[in-house]
Amino acid sequence: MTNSVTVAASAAGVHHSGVHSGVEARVLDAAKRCVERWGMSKLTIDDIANEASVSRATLYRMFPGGKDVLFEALRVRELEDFFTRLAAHLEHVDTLGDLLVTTVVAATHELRDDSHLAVMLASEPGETLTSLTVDGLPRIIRVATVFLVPLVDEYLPRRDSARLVELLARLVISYFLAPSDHVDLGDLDSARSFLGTFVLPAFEPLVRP
Amino acid sequence: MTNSVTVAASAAGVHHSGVHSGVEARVLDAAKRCVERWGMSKLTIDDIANEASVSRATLYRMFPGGKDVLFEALRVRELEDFFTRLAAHLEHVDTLGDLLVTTVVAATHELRDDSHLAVMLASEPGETLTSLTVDGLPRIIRVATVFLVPLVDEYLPRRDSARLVELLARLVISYFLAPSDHVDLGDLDSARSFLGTFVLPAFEPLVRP
DNA sequence: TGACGGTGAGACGGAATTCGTCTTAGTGTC
DNA sequence: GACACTAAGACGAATTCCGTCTCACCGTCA
Repeated sequence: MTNSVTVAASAAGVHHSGVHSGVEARVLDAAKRCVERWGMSKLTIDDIANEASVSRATLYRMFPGGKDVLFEALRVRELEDFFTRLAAHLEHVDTLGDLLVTTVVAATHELRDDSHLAVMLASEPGETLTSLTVDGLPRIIRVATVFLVPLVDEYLPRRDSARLVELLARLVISYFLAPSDHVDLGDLDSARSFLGTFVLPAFEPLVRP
Repeated sequence: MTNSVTVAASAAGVHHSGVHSGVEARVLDAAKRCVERWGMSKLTIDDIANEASVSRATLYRMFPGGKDVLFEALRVRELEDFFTRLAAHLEHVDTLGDLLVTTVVAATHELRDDSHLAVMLASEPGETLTSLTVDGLPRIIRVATVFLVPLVDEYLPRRDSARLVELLARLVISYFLAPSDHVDLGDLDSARSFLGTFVLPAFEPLVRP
């Protein structure tokens, strides 16, 4: 396992030619269980291969680079799952304000209900926080942008949509990691009040007619 | 870590000359936490040393033989703690029947409330069961005998006390590991009925006047 | 003070594990 | 039969772990 500051490389190109018949998903699930059970430091490639009932060769063929790119792929998958679930909450909103509030509240609940994240924060705080802040935040914002900007585009010009989504992502993560005495972004009313005061006023004027 | 069928050696002589100032206890506690967190297979001597904030040298000086004798000492300590706590429940009994019932019920509760044991049974079933049955049972019975026979001696001749204590130990462990539909040795009435039917009759005739 | 026991830090060589690659053989599909 | 995919495991290199040893440090007690 490299100590490099993060691979960050394109584990986006993980999708293969063939019918990657769920083997990849099985490996990623196995990796998730393994890292929960043993933690990053104690985790070997063989552990994951055994847990997934897959040969080590297969694993290297699927994720050339070993643990680094495997967990990069896992993070990508988790992130996309996260926003897929999140987007499901955003079907029937019809104002910019509702969109913001629903997004923030649902995302906060997603985070709080994520038991894998909880285990990771407890057992590997350093690595996990890194992947939520300094190292991982850019990607989080990127994925959030891909998923959410189209929805915000209903109301705002593209440039402003991206700025807004980024702001929301940063706020949700910050208030999740360090809850405030004054705001609870998991609470509908509190979130509405907060966003109505500090966020909406800056963007409402830009809303398209 | 040896794969030998068990050291079983005298980790009884672990007590040292000096003031073993609680360092030993700190190491054992650390080992306990470590094996819960990472499991036996992933556990290194350095993990324990770090967790205990003790140098590896100290650890080897204290437990020459490494993990094997360290965990042997841990098992001994846990066992003695177990029976010390158990004996506290047996202060005010005044009949053989009460002694048996109280012992069995209290021991069963001790086992059920032992979260360390629960974690071990879940994460390392093989090793843990071994230490409760084939390999470890003789020692358990030995320690049980040391602690409990003096109490039973109030009522029975020494030879019979030892036989009774051994029987109780086997019963408690068996019913703990594989609960019965008919008997719950953690329940006062159930235990009283069970012991009164199957155990007491064999020993009551031997009670000293 | 100086001897002494207990400790932390870490160097050391050897053993064991893990890594990443590669080869081989097996399986199912077209 | 060609093809894609995989399990199994051999292999040497890299890394980790082990167990022992030395040395410096710090309290205690004579």
